[in-house]
Amino acid sequence: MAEAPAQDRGARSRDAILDSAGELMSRYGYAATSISMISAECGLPASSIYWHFGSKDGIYVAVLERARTALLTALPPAEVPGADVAERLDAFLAEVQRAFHRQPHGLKLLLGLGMVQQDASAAAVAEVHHYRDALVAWTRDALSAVFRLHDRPQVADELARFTLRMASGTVVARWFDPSAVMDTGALHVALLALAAHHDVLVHGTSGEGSRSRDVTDRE
Amino acid sequence: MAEAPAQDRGARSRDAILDSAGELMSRYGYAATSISMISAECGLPASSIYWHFGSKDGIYVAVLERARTALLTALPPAEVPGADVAERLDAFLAEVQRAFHRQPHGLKLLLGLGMVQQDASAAAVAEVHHYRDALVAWTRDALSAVFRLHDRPQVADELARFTLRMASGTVVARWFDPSAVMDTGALHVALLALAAHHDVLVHGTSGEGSRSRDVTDRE
DNA sequence: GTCTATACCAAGATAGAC
DNA sequence: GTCTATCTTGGTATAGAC
Repeated sequence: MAEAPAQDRGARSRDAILDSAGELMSRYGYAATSISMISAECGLPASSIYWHFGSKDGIYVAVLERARTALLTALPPAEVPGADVAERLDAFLAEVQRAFHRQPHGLKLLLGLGMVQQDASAAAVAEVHHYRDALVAWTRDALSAVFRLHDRPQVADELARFTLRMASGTVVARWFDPSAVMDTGALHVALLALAAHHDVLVHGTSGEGSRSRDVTDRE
Repeated sequence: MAEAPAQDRGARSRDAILDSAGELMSRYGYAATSISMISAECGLPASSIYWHFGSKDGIYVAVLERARTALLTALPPAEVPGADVAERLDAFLAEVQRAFHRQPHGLKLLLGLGMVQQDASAAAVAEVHHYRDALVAWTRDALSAVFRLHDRPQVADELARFTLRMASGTVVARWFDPSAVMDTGALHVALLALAAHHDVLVHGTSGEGSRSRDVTDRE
């Protein structure tokens, strides 16, 4: 077809705009990112940006949507391999850490833009919640598989909430100290203890302390 | 004296401006809060705001500074009462929760504005870090007292980091779901387990977690 | 210290040629 | 789909009377 290249160019421009916008918005936040900054970053004029997305809010929604699908396709398995709890928990935490490490803006976007909800459009608010809900669901399902919690949904919920708050807190810590990383070692210990506290069977390793099962303690 | 009332009026205006600015900035973020919004909220004209603070950045620094001193004077005791670890930990967590509950904007400010560091002035960045450092120090000292960690500073650091990330994560959770609160129960279990994991003596009490405390692992 | 009025500029957004 | 040029609004910030 003769029009394929044209469509291609448009699609690539669209991606370039989203790349620039995502980078800038995750860095400076939505309000502090201007169309001209995006234009300067990606090389296309402001009017092209408006042609693709219609409004600043439209860019915001598209950026979030792309970040969400990228994150979720990077987190395929809700079922976690491993014979016992400790092994599955390690696999889960490794997955979390890898996703965390490979999605530098995704989470900052969710956090930084989530704050702005109050003045954002309905579509933007919906997309933020969609993103958040997907993360919650994945975490709950994965932890449910790790600890075999199919009959204890409220426990799975608590563990997921705990894990996500830890992850959010780490994102926050990273903008004070960019070298901060997820402390999966501490999270491992904490999740085992929480599970044991709710009388979840954590067979195999000795009790919930499980010092034998160290992940990658950095020091 | 005849000038006292004038000084008073100025001081009260200054406070009113800071109240409005703090409220708006913790809600919408620094960039999305305009001088006219602050002016409308507190009733004083924009020029008065500039007379008091010189620039938008000046307001930002003053707001942060006031939030920091307010929070820190609300957290007086670095030493925590209690005969055993579980009791002191409960006292500590109660203190954290009370501070969390009574400082609705303080932490949101620190988080929301912390993100904006990249484009903020040097004074603003310094104030944000000052605030953050004060929080870290208080938490570390308090936990050090709870667990008697004077000779294990790196363990105190890890516990403090864990606690603060949990608190930050809860602040984030609150702007998705305003009814979210600090889960001090889970934090209690997790901190005890982390301390035990580092071979910190957590003698005998069964805390609130009945069965969470029976592992006095030896190395 | 507080007000009215205003300078100045960058923001978001659009028009219309190509 | 992309460009140049432009409109409008609202932003930060200041001048100067009171």
